[in-house]
Amino acid sequence: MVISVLVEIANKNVDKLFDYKVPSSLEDQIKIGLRVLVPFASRTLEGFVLKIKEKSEEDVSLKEVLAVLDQNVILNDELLDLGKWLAKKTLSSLISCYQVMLPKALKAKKGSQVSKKYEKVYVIHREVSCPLTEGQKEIVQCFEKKDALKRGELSSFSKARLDTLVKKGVLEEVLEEVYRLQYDTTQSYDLSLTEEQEKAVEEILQGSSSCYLLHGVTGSGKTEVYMELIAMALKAGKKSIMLVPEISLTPQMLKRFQARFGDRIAALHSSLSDGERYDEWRRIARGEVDVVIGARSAVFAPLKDLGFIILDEEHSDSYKQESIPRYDAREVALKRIQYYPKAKVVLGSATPTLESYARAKKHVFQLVELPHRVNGRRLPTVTLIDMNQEIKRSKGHFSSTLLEALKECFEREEQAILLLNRRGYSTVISCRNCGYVEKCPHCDITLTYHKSSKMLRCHYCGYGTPIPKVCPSCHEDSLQDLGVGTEKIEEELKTFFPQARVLRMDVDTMSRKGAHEKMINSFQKKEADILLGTQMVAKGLDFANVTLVGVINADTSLMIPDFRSSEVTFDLLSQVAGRSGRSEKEGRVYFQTYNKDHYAIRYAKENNYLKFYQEEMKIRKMMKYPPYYYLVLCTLASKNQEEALKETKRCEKVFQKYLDQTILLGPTPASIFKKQNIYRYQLILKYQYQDNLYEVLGKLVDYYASNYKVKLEIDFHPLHL
DNA sequence: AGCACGCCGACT
DNA sequence: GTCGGCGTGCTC
Repeated sequence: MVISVLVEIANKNVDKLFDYKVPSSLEDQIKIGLRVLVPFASRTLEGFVLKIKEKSEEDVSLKEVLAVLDQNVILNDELLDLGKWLAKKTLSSLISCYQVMLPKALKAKKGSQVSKKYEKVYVIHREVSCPLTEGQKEIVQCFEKKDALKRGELSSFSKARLDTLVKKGVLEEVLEEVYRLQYDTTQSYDLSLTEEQEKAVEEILQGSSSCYLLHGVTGSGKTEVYMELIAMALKAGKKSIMLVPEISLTPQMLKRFQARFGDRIAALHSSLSDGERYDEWRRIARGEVDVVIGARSAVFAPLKDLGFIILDEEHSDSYKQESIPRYDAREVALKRIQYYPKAKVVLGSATPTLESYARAKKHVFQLVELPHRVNGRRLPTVTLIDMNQEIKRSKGHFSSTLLEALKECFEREEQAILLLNRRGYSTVISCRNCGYVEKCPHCDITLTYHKSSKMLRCHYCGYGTPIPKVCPSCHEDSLQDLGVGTEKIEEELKTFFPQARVLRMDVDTMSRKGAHEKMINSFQKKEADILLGTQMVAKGLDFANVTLVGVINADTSLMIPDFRSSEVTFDLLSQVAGRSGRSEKEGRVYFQTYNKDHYAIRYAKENNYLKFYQEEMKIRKMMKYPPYYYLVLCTLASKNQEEALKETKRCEKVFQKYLDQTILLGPTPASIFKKQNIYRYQLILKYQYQDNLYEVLGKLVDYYASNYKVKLEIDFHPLHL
């Protein structure tokens, strides 16, 4: 027998099949999709069996397989195909695509071996009859109802007493594989759906499309819809995957699903140990699980008979993997369901990506709407506070209006959430007087401040201009870089409200494991009056007693030097506003802003997604950005700066010559120009149709795979340029 | 990727 | 005379 093996080295040069002879002693263990140990260039490597060449003429020069590492197939037919598709789509090595699908324990990568956990179990042999002492009969009685008992269930008996029975052959010691995680199955749940939710469920179940965009306002109860869909699929024997952003994968959310689906769920979250993750993966592969909940990589969960793949908060950038292979879980989901007849993808969000909404409008996806909050609750009223006016009389970062609202909130003994928008900081120069920010005339993105050269530069196209002495808009000498931390805001809060109990939630206070959950529980129990934090306070949290939400600086994210800055701002403000007034108490929301007329701010205030969509689409069309154009980001990296730039220019030449329908931007220094002494330059490709794109890029990737000086990385549909 | 092979400069 | 630098090429 001869087999073709894909070895563990994630390099394009060895990303091909190597043939090995199988010693006859191992022949009957070999299956496609499991791991073997093989000799490879004077060392030993792991690899996946991808082909069995039964009838192949035995080449004497072939080396022999050393060992078979698995009993069961790791990569089933569907995953084998999916990996090949993914490798083509992302121009990554095939092995990296298989590795990304698997838990660490199964990656076919050395030093990642996690073992199964075993527990000692005693099995009774009833057919053995021999005289027993009273004490021994006592033990045997425990086996009345079950043939096998775990050591833990026999803990009242000493090891010595059990040993005598084993010696007599009445009992047998067996090692049984156990899973490291146990699920609580005693929760109860409420089944009732609103009429609107019911209708959404029907539309998705009855619809003929394979992908649905569930557009539901914050608090419209999308999760109930998801659970009902999963339950309906289950009735038809179909299993489902529920994807959520890592940050939303809270114990509260898991409890809701456990209450509904009991221990037939598996949760793949980041705080699992390698062993726990391995156990969960095996439960799924063995068909012991009906519902998988997890972040991005759970889209590869080895469920068979898929019914639904649901992506909650589909606009979340956590669905795009930022390392190789740079896949988008939404695309993988759409690919996976093709393998299963009648399976469907559901994308849910209050603020869908323009890409998804545009596809819904073109009927590529079917649009399903949940326009109202459950139980007739109103969306909170949003007030814009014009900081251009307030700056003159406000102290620090708080307007008098927001301070007054906070005071009233505390008097009613209700709680407040304060958001400090930290996106788009540090490298942006803006006018403290009027909020003016300089933009690139060619790319419509914020210019980045370069300290060394005292220039403002566009990192898409390279356009540069010196920093103006005075603000070009209001002519005041008040241009400065932004920058304030949550500590500073907390300090200010203390001076205004010395009695208020503030919980500060940011990257610093979140570093310890479980800190996030602890803080949320504490706030839920009303142990604090204010939850102050960065983006993470905006997402998915549900506190009944929160009636006030304040955004300290609604517009810093407008200044992110990225064409999605308006979309990011609209999303963030819509999401954070949705945290207020989620129970019977009415909610109030305040946005402090220097740009009260900006459409992203205005439509977030009005909670008008459609208007925002229309306005933003006009700009995307005009500036030739997605969803009208596709983007590819090519980054060339080298220790040698000149070499990196030289190669980037060479790539540019190649693109100019062969990609005739593509717009080229750059070369420009990458957004992180120098990282760990590696210099990076980038080229941006914009195109609508380019039939030879993959061919040209593929050739370049292969070329640079064997160039040890310069590396080429390609990111299709990048989130950040 | 990582290891062997191979061809040029400073040491016991 | 040799040790070791790293560029090149191959791995079933």
